Amino acid sequence: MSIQIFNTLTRTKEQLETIEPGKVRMYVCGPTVYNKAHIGHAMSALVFDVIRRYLEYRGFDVQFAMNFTDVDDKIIRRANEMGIDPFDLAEGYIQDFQKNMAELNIKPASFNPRASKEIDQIIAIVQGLIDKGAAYPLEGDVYFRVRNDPNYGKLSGRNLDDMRAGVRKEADDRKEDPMDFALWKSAKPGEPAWESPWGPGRPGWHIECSAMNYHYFGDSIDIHGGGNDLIFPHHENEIAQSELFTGKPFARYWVHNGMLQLRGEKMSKSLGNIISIDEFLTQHSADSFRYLILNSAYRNPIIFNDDVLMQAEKALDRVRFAFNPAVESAKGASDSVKQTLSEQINATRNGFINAMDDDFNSAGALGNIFELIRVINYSRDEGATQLELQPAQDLLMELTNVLGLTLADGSEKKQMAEADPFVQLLVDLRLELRKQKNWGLADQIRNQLFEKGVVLEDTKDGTTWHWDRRA
RNA sequence: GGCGACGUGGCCAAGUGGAUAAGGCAAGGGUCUGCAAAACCCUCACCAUCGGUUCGAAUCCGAUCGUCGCCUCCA
Repeated sequence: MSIQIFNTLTRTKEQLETIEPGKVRMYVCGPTVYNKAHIGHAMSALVFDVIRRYLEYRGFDVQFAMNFTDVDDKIIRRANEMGIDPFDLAEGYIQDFQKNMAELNIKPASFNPRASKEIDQIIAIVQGLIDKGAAYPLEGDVYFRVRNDPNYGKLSGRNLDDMRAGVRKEADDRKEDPMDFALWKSAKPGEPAWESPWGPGRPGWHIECSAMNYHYFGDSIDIHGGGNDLIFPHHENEIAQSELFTGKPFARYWVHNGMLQLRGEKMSKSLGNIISIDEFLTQHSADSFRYLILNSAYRNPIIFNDDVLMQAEKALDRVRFAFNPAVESAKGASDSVKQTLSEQINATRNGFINAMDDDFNSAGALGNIFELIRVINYSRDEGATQLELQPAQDLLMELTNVLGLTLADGSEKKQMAEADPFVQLLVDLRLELRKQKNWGLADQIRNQLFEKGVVLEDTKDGTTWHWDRRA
């Protein structure tokens, strides 16, 4: 039994063998904080949260780093437009982002390095690359010399000559090769800048990730993650910089999530089809988004629309229902039912692990969970006692926890809480009417509560009710 | 133009060579219920098309059609 993980570098599933047994060093590219985080960021964060949680479940000590790019052209431009300090702008969005992550039940990273705090490290690496002939200063900038790197293109499967066709002709002619990318950018007046051997400036985008990795993890890490839109050029460049600097392999496994599809296309600012995490959460639960991610393969694009979100909410209702206790009149299940239950517990535990071991096949894992749910509900109907149900529900709790589902009732319940005693009053009153077989009035109460978003369910042991916005 | 991914039932989506193609949502029938709701039981797929490899293919190969991503900042 071992974990298989798809490595973009080799385009195959490989057995996970970490540098240090039992320990995983994992780095995921975080956001550039110049705006509110959107649900595409959320997808990426959720994918790697699930991977991290599962690795921990399997006994690994996971050292998890996610950076913030807090020095960047876009941040500077936006701050100038707003007339505020770029670092204040960045700080605000970092706070926002971390609030969003908490709302989505994403575990905090072990480290959240920031580009602006790694300048010494960045300068040291840039200088090291210059010393090795891998980079060259040019009028206050420093560029990476792609032609010097025989391995350039190994992650994205491109070669420099193929790419040249796509390069814009009006590109900067000062560079030795159009594909050479900036490690250090000279500052214009009024821009944030740090002193460097090449004059005042700031780091390029790619170098910061190399520097932060080196700072926190040393020469090599186990897993490097990010969206598949980062494969080229960002991750390609990270590899080039880090490996030429250290002379060692940078990351063992490159893991990339697919893009969120909104109306059949990628969400992006130029298309104007952005949904922020804040906006999403005013309409839907965090669990529903997580379910969407879990119910598909992380490497594929995910379809996002109201339909699939509704389906997710309904599916989650089913999961929550399975935690309902045994009925009060339960007399104990038959031997065959008890056997079915105990067999399903084993089957689900094994099935879950087999699925997740296979490149984090969370959709397969969910399938196993729903089979357990079916058997739990069946056993309850067949008269299983709480004692008999408990082990199965414990496993259900354990596995949904690994996937990071909170199974909370949703925020509407909290908002409605103050109305709860009055609802209960009506429910109790209706129970009396039902005892008197006054069906007309009883139904009237049920229907009118339904219109107010309260769903009643009569059972042998009384009436239960819950808020349901969709009602 | 170059590189890559994908196309499984009404919808979402596992499965990537072998016996009946997971699971969820929706739908239809039934049990239960005063009636509902929920739950439970039952039903519902020749895996884009065509050709090839194989004893055997959704799964491998080729072609065609379609969708998407990257090649510029992007999770």
